[in-house]
Amino acid sequence: MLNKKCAHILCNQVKNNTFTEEAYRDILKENKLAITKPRLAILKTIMSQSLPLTVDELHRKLGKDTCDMATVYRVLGQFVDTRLVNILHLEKDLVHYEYNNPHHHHHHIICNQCKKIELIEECLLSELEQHLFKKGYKNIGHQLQFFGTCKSCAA
Amino acid sequence: MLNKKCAHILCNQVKNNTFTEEAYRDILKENKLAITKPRLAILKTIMSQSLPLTVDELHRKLGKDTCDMATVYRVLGQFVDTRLVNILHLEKDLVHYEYNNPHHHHHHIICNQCKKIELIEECLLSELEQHLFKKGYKNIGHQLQFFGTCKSCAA
DNA sequence: ATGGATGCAAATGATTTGCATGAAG
DNA sequence: CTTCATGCAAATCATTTGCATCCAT
Repeated sequence: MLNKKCAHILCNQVKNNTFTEEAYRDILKENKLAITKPRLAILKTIMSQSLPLTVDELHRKLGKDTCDMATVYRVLGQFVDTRLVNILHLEKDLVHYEYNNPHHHHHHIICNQCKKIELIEECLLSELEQHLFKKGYKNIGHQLQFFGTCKSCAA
Repeated sequence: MLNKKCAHILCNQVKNNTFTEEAYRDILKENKLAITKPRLAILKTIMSQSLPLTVDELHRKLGKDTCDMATVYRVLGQFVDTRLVNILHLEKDLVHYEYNNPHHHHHHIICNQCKKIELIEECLLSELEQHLFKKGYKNIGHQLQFFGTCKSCAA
C-alpha cells in the first residue's frame, strides 16, 4: 500500500486530468468492457471524486443527457463486479459508490445527523485479516464504517 | 467489556431461558415501550439468536400468527432507535438485525458465496475510535464487516 | 455483420404508511 | 377513558428488467 502522500498524489493526478483520455479507455479495455460514452463518463466522474457518491449524485454529475438512470445502475454493477468500484452501505437506504483505488485503502465515518462522510486513512486491521486467513477464508476483504455526531452537528 | 467467556455465559442465559418473563418485560419498560404480544415475541426471539437475522427469518421464527410483517418492521425500527438492536448492512439488499448485547461486542464475516455469517470476537479498534474522538466526533460507534469465501465454498 | 449496450417504460419487491379497530396503562 | 399499537391493504421508491433499437468491435 502507498502511504498517504503517494495516495494523495495519485488522487490529484485524476483531479488535474493528468489522466489522459487514453488512460480511461485502457482501464475499460483491461476490464473487458466496451468503450461507450456512458461508461467513460461514469468512470471519469467517479474517479475524480474524493468522497463516495450516491447513484443520484453520480447521475447528476454526469452531463445532462449522458445516459439514463438504468444505465448508471447497470454500469455501476459492472464496475463493482470488476472491482473497479466499491459499494458502501453506510446507512439504511443510503448506498454509496467510490472508485476502488488500490493505492488508497481507507475507511469512512458518517455523521449520524448530517450524513457527511469523511475518510479515515489509518488502517490497523491486518491482524484481523490474518486471523480469518488462518480460519480458511479466501479472498478476504473488509469494510469498516464509523458512525458519530460530527463537530458542527454536536455544537 | 466482558471477556469472551462472560459473554458466552450471558448468551446461554438467554438460550436456556434463565431470563424470566419478567426480565423481558422490564427491558421493554426501561425503554418506554408498552408491553405487547408482538414486542415481547420479537424481543425474545432476537435475544435468543447468536447470529443476525433478516426480517423474513425473524418473522418466520415468531409463532405463526404472532404479528404482521408491518409490525415486525415497526418494532425493529423502535428497537434500533432505542439501541436494543443493531442493524447490519452486510450485503447489497441483505439487511440483518441482531440483539445489541453490550457485553458482547463483536464483528462479522460473511461468505461471498453462501452468505453464511460468523462472528469475530476480536476487537482492535479502540485506537481508531480514540482518533475520531480527538477530531471532535461524539457518540462514536462503528461497524466492521469482513467478506470472504469460506472454507467449504472455497473447497 | 452481430453481439453487446442503451433508452424507455413497465415490473418488482422490500419497506412504509393511512386508517379503522383493538389493546395497554 | 385515552393514547398508543396493530392489521390490512394500498402506496412508495429505489432498483431491475424486457424489449426494440443503436453502436462498438
